[in-house]
Parts: sequence; structure tokens; C-alpha cells
Amino acid sequence: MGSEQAGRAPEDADAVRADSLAREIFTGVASKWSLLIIEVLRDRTLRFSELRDEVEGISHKMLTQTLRRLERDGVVHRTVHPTVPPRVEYRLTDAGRSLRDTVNGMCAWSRMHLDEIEASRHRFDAQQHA
Amino acid sequence: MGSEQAGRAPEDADAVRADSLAREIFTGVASKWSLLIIEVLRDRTLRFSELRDEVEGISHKMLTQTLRRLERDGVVHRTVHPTVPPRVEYRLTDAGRSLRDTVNGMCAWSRMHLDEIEASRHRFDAQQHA
DNA sequence: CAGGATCCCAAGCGATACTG
DNA sequence: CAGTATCGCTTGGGATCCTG
Repeated sequence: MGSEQAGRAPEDADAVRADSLAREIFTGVASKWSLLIIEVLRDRTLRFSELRDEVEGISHKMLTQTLRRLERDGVVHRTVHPTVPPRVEYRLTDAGRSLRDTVNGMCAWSRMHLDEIEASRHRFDAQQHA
Repeated sequence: MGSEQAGRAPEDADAVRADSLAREIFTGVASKWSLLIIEVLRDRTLRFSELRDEVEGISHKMLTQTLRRLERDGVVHRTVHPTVPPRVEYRLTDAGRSLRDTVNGMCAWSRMHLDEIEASRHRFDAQQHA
């Protein structure tokens, strides 16, 4: 993850710290549920229950948990309407939208290489027990 | 993950299967170690032990396990030199390199939003126990 | 050196019940 | 409706030992 670890003075501790932080952020964001939520939010505003339906397969717990992390990192914005019953809406922040662009790239990649990957898997599996 | 789930006939089972496959591929590839390995391979050819050193924090087991998955999906290519001791080299395939481009995007995003995210976290944490 | 197999613990996650 | 808390299973993944 180093921006470029070429020749860095050992006393340059800030760069090291930044690297490990970037790494921590990267691995935090690069998780199944985070990416799926980001992907599904696109540029819409969705309520908690709508997200729950759209993400498919995610549990109540994981949804809240992941949303909290994303909110904390400033990737999604959370709006609470003080009505009864409560209405809570989620949308991507600017940072979130820029992240989503790269996530879309991964989704596109998955779709684009579907057949190629499936073929590769068959080849691989056939070879194994050979 | 739907390419566009607008109006799809129920009998169009192929598209549904493709979607779930794309989803499975996406969540398979979008895992911490997979992405870090792809990131570290860039356009180099690395040996098993070199990868082990470069990925930092990965265990022997996770490295082999993840490499197998990536090889099976045709993302990395594995070359075994029948020497003694054995020499095994890994490099990205064409598909792998195109995936790496989007992974790079996520890494760049992490680095670019470092301070913004850190600030957001502090704000969030301060608010909480308020 | 590459990597399979085994053991085992801790984290991830789901299910359920409860609150505002 | 949105969210927290608790419990328990399941899994990920580390440590270690063994083979070609």
C-alpha cells in the first residue's frame, strides 16, 4: 500500500503512520458488506429497511454495524427524522461517492469476466484430481 | 450487483444466475487478502516467499489458500519450476491486471482521504458519549 | 522452498428479545 | 421503524508439524 516506498528515511515516522492508517482504512472498507452497501446506495437516499431489503442476505445486525463504520469514516451520511415512528435515511457523502466509482469498477469487472472465470474454474478443477 | 434489474422477465433465469455468480465472484475477490495480494503483485513476478514477505501480516496458510482461489479464478498465474528446491512464481494474468487497476483506485482513495477520514472519526467519537 | 494437514482459539455473524 | 444487547454457533485464520 506504500505510496512509494523507494528510499524513505527511517526517521520519517509520519509517512509510516500514514501508510499503516491507509492500510487499516483500506482493509476496513474492502469488506464484503461495506462494498455491497456502497454499491447499492449509488446516488440514492435509502431508509434502513430499504437497505435491508436491497442488500439481500445481510442481517439486521451486520447492516447497523457496517453502517456505523461507514458513517464514522464519513463515507455515508445518516439523517434522523425525529418523527414517530422514526425515519432514518442514508446516503453517500462526497467521499463515499468517489469511493463508489472504484467499487463500480470491481462490479463491472466481475460481470465482464464472468464466463472467463467460470471457464478458468472448470479447467482448474479438472486438472486437480487428474 | 444487477447489471440493471429494471424489468426482467421471470423466465429469464440465465440473467439471474449470472447475477448471483457475479455477486459470488465479487465477494470472493473483494476480500482483504485477495486485494492486498493483487495490489502487491502489480506487474511483477514474485515467488511464494517473496509474497509472504511483501504482504506483511499474512500467514503461510492464508497466502496459499488465497493464491489458490485467485489461481482458480484465473486472476493470477502460477509457474512451477521443477528444480530442487522448487521455485514457484506468481504473476497477474491479463484479467488480474485489469482488476488490479480498480484495486489501485481503492488504494489511492484510502491515501487521498486519510486526513478527512481521521477527522470524521474524531468528530463521530466525540459526538457519541456526549 | 512450496505447500498440505491438523489442531484450536477468537472473531464474525445470525437469531432472538428488548427499548424509544 | 430503527437500534442495542445478549447468546451461541460457525467460520476464519494462526501455529505447528510433516512431505516432495
